[in-house]
Amino acid sequence: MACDAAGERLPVFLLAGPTGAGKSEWAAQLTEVAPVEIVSVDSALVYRGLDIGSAKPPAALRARLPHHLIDVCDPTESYSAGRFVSEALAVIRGIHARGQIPLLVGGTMLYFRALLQGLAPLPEASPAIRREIDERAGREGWSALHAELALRDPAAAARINRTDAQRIQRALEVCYTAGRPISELQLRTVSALTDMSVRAWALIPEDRSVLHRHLEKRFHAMMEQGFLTEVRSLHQRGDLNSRHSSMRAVGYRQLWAHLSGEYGLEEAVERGISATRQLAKRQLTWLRREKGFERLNPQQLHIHASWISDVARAVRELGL
RNA sequence: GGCCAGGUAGCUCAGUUGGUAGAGCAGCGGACUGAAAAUCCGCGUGUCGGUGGUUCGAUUCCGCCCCUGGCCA
Repeated sequence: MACDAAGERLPVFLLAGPTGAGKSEWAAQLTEVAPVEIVSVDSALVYRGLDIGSAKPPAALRARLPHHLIDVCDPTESYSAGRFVSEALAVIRGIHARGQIPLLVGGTMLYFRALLQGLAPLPEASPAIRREIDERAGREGWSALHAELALRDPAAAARINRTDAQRIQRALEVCYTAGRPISELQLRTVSALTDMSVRAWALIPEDRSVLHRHLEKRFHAMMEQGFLTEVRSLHQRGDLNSRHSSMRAVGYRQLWAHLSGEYGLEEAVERGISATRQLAKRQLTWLRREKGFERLNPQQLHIHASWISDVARAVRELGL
């Protein structure tokens, strides 16, 4: 299916990197020299109305260059890795059908991994069961639920920490809805891209302090562009709260807490900047270890130009 | 100028009745299967303001000096 008429495997390009590494700029410039369409791999850009604080590519650019999987979801909804994989595969098929190359760009490493290594056929989240588990946790504590998991799925319990409420909840949820342990279902994981030809690059800024200064400046620039106004209008909608995953996003969470009276604006900004640095750190931890990515340091100026020409050459060799 | 309070980790602070010190936050390392910008785990990074004295031993006690804040002039 993922072959062209001549039976060649169809190409897919991946560009990953921590927040603030310059992925979007690189991708946008590549579109000028190669027949690529951009697919966002980002768990925050999917939400409509999260624009400034998510560093979403501006509407003017998106009008000129198609960016897929941006603004596909209301902030009251909960997007998911599973939804990402199925939507991304549909988008990739469409791009191939137009004779173009999909360029998947983003920093949500779980989504990249889900695509590359595949997701096990697990049941989707069930809000009702999660509510039930939350209530039990409130009464009995998460370690009691971890103990229950140890009986139902010893393998999962062994690798999930007894304080990791989110994963205990998910593992129990799967036990209840699938009737089978999550650790067993996860053995049946298959890659979604096995029949495509994948090239993957990771932007890894080697000088952390330079990245940190950039992230701090960028946060202040977002504030000047009206980030607080953006969050205030989300706050005033009335149908969102701090438990929605969209409102747990970096920056949004802290400004939301400020608007709810938890702390002053200055503290919210400081906390937001720290949360941004911590996000970049987690993304880098993932990227340093993830297999299959060619690592590039975007802080070396010549790297960008040579990447552009490398990719352009690779595309020519594909004969597209 | 006088009196008082304080000076301990990057920040806010605790503590040692004298045996070279520890929390939170920040930072760093790691994990990661439908919430992942989420969630969780691990790690203390230090001339204890300076200098002299007492002492086997001073961050701790004493003197002097420096700095910060407050009150009085």
